[in-house]
Amino acid sequence: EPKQRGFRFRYECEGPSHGGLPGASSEKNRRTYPTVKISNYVGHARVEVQLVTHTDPLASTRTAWWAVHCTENGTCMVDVGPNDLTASFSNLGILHVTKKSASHDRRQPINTQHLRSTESSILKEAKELGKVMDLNIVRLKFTAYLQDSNGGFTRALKPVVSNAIYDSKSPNASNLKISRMDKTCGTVLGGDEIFLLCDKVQKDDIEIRFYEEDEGGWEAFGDFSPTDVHKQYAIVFKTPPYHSAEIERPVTVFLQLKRKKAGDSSDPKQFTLHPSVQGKPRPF
Amino acid sequence: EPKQRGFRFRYECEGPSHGGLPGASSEKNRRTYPTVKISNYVGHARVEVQLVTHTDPLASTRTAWWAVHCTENGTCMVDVGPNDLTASFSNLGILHVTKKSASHDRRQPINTQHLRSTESSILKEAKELGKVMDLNIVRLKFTAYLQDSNGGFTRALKPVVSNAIYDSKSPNASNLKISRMDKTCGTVLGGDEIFLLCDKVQKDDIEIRFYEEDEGGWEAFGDFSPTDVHKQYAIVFKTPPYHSAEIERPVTVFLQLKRKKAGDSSDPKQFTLHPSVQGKPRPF
DNA sequence: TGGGAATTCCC
DNA sequence: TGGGAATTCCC
Repeated sequence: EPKQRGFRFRYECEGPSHGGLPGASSEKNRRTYPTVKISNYVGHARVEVQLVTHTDPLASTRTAWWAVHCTENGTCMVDVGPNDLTASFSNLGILHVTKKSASHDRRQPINTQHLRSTESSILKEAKELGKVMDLNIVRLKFTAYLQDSNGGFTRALKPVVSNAIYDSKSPNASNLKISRMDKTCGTVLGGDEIFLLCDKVQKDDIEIRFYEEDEGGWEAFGDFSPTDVHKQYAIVFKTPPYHSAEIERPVTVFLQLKRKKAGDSSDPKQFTLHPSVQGKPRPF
Repeated sequence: EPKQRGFRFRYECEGPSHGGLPGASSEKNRRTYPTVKISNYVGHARVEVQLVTHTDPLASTRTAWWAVHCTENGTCMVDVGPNDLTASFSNLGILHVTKKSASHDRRQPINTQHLRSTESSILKEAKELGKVMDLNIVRLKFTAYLQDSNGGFTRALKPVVSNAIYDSKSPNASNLKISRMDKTCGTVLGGDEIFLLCDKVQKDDIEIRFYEEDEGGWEAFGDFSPTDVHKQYAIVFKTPPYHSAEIERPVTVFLQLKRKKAGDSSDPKQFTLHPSVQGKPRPF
């Protein structure tokens, strides 16, 4: 299986060689790659990989929004066998075809006279397709061909489809990250205003989660509205109150950015809560 | 003359009717428009307007990066006279042609077979042209034609070229704006760290200017490096010291964003400097 | 109109 | 590779 998040689709203009799609269990020091194995068979076989849409895996890549870049000449297959029937794809890239050229691809025999007149309708069509399809999610489709008696790889097995792969550059699947905060402490009562700088977020699909790992898993959320999200890159919010106002010593908790829909989150930052002293509620 | 800044070029996909290019002296309540007057002549005349490049005004719009949108049918001329020879253009729009279609335009008789093979070279060419030309600055070129004895407007006068017009959506000409700061006061000694949220800036061409309008024009600049500019939309900086550390009462000064190159600046925000109390340097 | 964000590109 | 920003589009 391929890793679902953290891999970035590329545009043609960005050139090749940005590293291959890692496997689901890939680590920094020990990389793995998407792999399939043919079971219950001994002999030579050929495994081919194609990109398919997220929602309609069986429909194959009718519209070629993306292109898999395996080898120099574009062939995306691996021969395996006769004993080890495991095919590992170590150099899979996913190419982002721009919306404009994508619509061109779909109508090969188009002549220049018509280019201008049909341009707007083509673009419209591309837009609608884009809405339905979500260009930022794909799956891999592996098809294995067994060797026939003539030595040709003609006996196709039933294809298998991978889990979904999200473009890490897509606004709803990019890595969440807190870069900087103007304060890293506040009072146990909450209500402290914090300026937080972060990587790109979507103002309607983001929350700031405060939590404690031990003690039964307290969590609470920073208080802000979508208008407090500044240009996708900063959030001004108020801290939530801690579960108990009666603490004697400062308590350290964590906060992280979290997507409401996908549920993924950023690395946490520490935040220190100070006891509230009567009559002197902000004692830094 | 047209207004140099604050007008936004439009893409075709954005549709027409986004308001006409204002004149240099245009105000909110009393709009003016680019206007030319033919001197020392009485009679009918026709004035035509064209877009030309910033750097090479005489070369006309060879490459049609922009298109002036005057009337429904695209004609950009006004007839004047016989007494008032002032031509005012109240509905001039500037259309941003995308780089891709711009390069297509330049080679009308291209056939589809060649599309793919020439695509990359065309794009490369467009890129180079873009670098040289700066697509975000244009001028207007007015040409007046006097009526000849047959009633035709054939007698062209020497064209006049307007001052440069900057696309307000271009990163180096957009409106500067301070949205929010986490503090609006600090000490007279400076060194207070401020988080400032702003509209898009370029990290190498921005400074934060503190100033006082009276008292001989004190000014000083916020202390930060390009890496303190977060994703073009936030700046973390330290306040500069005031010209005098000996103040008895709080002093209110102003700060504004300012482009180093173009020199334009944002609306100012107030900032209050508090006296420094010995042994207690941050007395809020 | 301008605010806002997605898409695409550059190094 | 990912960081960063320009360009383009949407409402």
